[in-house]
Amino acid sequence: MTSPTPPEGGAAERSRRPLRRDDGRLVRGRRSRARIRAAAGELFREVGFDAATLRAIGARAGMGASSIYRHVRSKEELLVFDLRDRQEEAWQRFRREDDKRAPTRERVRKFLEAQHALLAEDPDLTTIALRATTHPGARVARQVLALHDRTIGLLFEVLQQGKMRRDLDREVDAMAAARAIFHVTTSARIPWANGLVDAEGCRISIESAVDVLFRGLLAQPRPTHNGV
Amino acid sequence: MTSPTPPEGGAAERSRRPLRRDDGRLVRGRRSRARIRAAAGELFREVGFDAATLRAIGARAGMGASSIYRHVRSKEELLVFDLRDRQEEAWQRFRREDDKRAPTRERVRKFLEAQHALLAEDPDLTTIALRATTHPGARVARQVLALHDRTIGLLFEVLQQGKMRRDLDREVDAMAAARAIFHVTTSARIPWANGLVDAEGCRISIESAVDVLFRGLLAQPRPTHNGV
DNA sequence: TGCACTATGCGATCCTGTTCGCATGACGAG
DNA sequence: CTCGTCATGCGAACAGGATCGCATAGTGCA
Repeated sequence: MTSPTPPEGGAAERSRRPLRRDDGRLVRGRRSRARIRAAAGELFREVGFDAATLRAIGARAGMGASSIYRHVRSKEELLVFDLRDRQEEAWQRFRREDDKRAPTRERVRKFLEAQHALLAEDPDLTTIALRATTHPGARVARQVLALHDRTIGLLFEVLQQGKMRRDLDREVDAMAAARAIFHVTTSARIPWANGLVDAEGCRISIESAVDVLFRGLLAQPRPTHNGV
Repeated sequence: MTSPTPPEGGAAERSRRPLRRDDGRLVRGRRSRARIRAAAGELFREVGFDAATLRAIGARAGMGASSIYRHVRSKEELLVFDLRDRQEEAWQRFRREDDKRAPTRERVRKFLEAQHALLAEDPDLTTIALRATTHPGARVARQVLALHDRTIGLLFEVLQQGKMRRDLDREVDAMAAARAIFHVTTSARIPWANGLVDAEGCRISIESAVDVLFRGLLAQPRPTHNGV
């Protein structure tokens, strides 16, 4: 049922191109995988990530807890799947609605809004994704970092186009700027995930930080550029 | 032996001012606490945070694993103690060596260097501190976030002084800028902690991001400030 | 039909952070 | 001396993520 194009990163499934023809078992496996992901998603939303026991997820998916590991390498991966899907969706929506001729600041704002809408739905997405990056060597960490890279890449693209169009200062390091913007959004979400500020406060915090950044990015007549 | 001024946040110790005079037991308790922290520190450095079992820490400290919880509220707290101590030290060193008349960019650079030297010693410090913030509601999370706030406050102070002295543009939002700088440093350390870049690469990444930021902070003759 | 192969599932088990109830022993009050 | 109080310590137990060895059952091949 899922779109056939992406390899759909199941654990065993991705390991090797199927040497034998599509097995009846493989069909069952795909169905199980879908049930697991559905059950996990429901439970995560109902009781939160930490309170959702693997045994409970398994029960809802109609199987034992240990069987889940036939399809998933860790509990966190279950949420990262979700995150990846939503992220993909947010990117595509941005690309659809993006007006390449709009001012760069405006394009970035739109992108961050999409990003914010994505993550503000569920603090767990932020929390667990971040937590995943604190387990170096784990597969999940790499998956999340890959998402980071793609986000930075997208921002870089926007900034680079801004430079081409003389919308941004030509002296500016677009990659550093893209990273800075991304880092700000990531880290600014931490207080929100901890309930210290609400979603709107978080958004504003990000916006004002990006404002500060853009003060230095926008092309303007300036005498020199790197004065101490 | 530790300086008497800070309340030395042991779990039970801090809970209430001792109603009865200093007990022999309290002395024993303090000694145990010291042994635990020492043992934990050693083991963390030897095998890393995750591989250091509480049972192993307890054994090295000469007590059972469960007894540790008389002095500490969670394993993570053991490392946050460390972090807090080192952080305090780094702040003090910065304050000692800081020349308030130096250019603001330079002062910030010095501060970030101290900060980097502090954290580059041990990836676990970054990793676990970050992980702690992904457990909302946990005591450790609040402790780490308090450290964040103090760091941001210090940066704010430096930037504010820069504004006063006309070193920085008066229109700039110093708090937003301080937050932005801090967020960049925090988040930029994630790829390093995951082994994707080395310590030097991480430092450079931070520096260039801050460079971009300062392009907009430095006071310069500019026509308007909030052009689209 | 029999055999090798392998994806899926299961229950038992492991590991480790954390909690619980109880024991010990130092202290002050009566 | 005795009793209540309380900080400390202990071992058992719990919880939940992860691993292991075994069973089941499709599939292709001879």
